[in-house]
Amino acid sequence: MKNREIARLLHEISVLLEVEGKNKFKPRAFARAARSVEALGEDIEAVAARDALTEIPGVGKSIAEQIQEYLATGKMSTLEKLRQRIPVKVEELEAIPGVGPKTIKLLYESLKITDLESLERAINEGHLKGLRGIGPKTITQIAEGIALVRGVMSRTLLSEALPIADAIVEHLKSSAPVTRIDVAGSLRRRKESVGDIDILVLSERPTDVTDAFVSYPDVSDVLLRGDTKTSIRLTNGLQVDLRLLPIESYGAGLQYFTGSKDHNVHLRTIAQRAGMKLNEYGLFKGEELVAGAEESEIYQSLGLQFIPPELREDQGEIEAAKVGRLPSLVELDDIRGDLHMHTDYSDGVNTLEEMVEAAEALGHEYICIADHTKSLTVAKGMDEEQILRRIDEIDDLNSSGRWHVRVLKGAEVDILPDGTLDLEDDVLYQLDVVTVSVHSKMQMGRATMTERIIRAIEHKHVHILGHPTGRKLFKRPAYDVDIEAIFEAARGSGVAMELNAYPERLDLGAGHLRLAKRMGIRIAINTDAHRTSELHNMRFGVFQARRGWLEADDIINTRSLDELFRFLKK
DNA sequence: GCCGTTTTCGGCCCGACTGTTTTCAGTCG
Repeated sequence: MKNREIARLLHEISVLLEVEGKNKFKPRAFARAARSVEALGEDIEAVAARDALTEIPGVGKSIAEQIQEYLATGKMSTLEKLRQRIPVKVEELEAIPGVGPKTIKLLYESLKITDLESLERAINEGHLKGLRGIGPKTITQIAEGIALVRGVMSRTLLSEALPIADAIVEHLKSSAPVTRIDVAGSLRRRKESVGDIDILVLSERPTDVTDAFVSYPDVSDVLLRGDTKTSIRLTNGLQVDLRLLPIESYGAGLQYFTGSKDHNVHLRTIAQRAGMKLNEYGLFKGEELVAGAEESEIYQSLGLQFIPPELREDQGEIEAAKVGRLPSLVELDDIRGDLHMHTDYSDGVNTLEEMVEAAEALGHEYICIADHTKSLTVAKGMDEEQILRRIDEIDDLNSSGRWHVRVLKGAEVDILPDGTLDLEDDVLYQLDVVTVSVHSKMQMGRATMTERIIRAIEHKHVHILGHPTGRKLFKRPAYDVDIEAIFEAARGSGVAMELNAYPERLDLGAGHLRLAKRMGIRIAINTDAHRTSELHNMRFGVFQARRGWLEADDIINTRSLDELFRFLKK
């Protein structure tokens, strides 16, 4: 998907326009479009193909043309021209905390600074001294910021950030009087990765909370400290913001700091049109506070259904809330089983019995053991003989009466490069659940890869396509594949798409899930656990499902075992 | 450049914090 790179380029245009300083609002328009493309999820090439780019919020005729030009030629002429006029490495300089377009403009125009290197040189040679608006503190801040940028600051996986946030919340609760405390920001929206952590607190003794916050054991730096806002950096580089809120504004603050930015801007315009004003202190009619203490009151007072945080991306949720059409999102409690996990028969760590015991402790009604097949030698894939032996073991285990959880017989069958399956049909037919996945030759071209996967899912005994795009966050892009064509084929043959809950996969993404839902495709949320502890990752799958607007009905492992078997019979 | 229950022009979210300022600009979220 080219969404992220297009978002980056649009953002660069926005900054360069601001550096140029001609029109105040044009940069904002590009910035908005950039965020919107990034939040899109659906492959932007697919959107372009059906001529629907201007349906993306913030994308009009002109920006749509830029995107189309880029998809056709790999270039955006607006950006090329801007770069010629202002040859500044925006992305590098902007990453320095405290440096924005105005500073970039100043540095470029007065000192011809274009990148980290020339900036560092200028600092060392003392050239920044005496620049208007740049004092000694700013120079120090920039110097430290350069080191920080070089230290590869990036986003943190949700699965890493969530426990850190929980630990800080526990620390604050145990060391200061706290009436209410919430984690807000993209973490509350359950984005697959987050840039920082936002914690909101209501307390009768706010100074004590701030003291406790800055003395959290893992703090490396206190970035700023004020009466209502304090920021720290942890030793791992992650930034955490603490906001102290007054009781009458707590809900408004929670709403505001949960975001997303575009969701909030949209809400504010709705408030404006209704003759009101919305900010982090509340919803106001003139001086009068209409709503503020509870988040739900804000939405109610604007004539909207309550919008779950996972949907707050300004991707149609506000329009849906206006007419009472928000989905009733799936919850972790709706999940009755897990259809994809490994044991020590292939590359898992734990034994069959250990996995069953752990699944039973989680309250699952059924699980499916889906070890790899023989061509995946690095994962000790099983051949037909081993699978048959495994089938007998599971039959024995189910009839032993030792467990309540029903164990289904399955395999994660490799899709070979030509689209055939890595297991003989007569063995395949003895399995309850057949998941097929690509694990090799991931670089093949779009058309070939699409055909390969379609051929596999059209096999009449296949039930689920595992990790459909193959992406790994921060590590590996998705296979180049026509996902819509695959969904089409899946609908035709009654195959479900997996939502792989592994925190660095979360494959499918939110946009693809929405597309699948619109097309009537069923989803299986599976952990792909390789050890007992990973069975807990189901929650990350559910978070992602919610971001994809999924309801319990869209998901096959929310069903009773009988209903599940009906689906599996096709 | 985008957008529309104020619709094809004329607006465009809003406040905290910091540093460098004698009253405010820039950044951030």
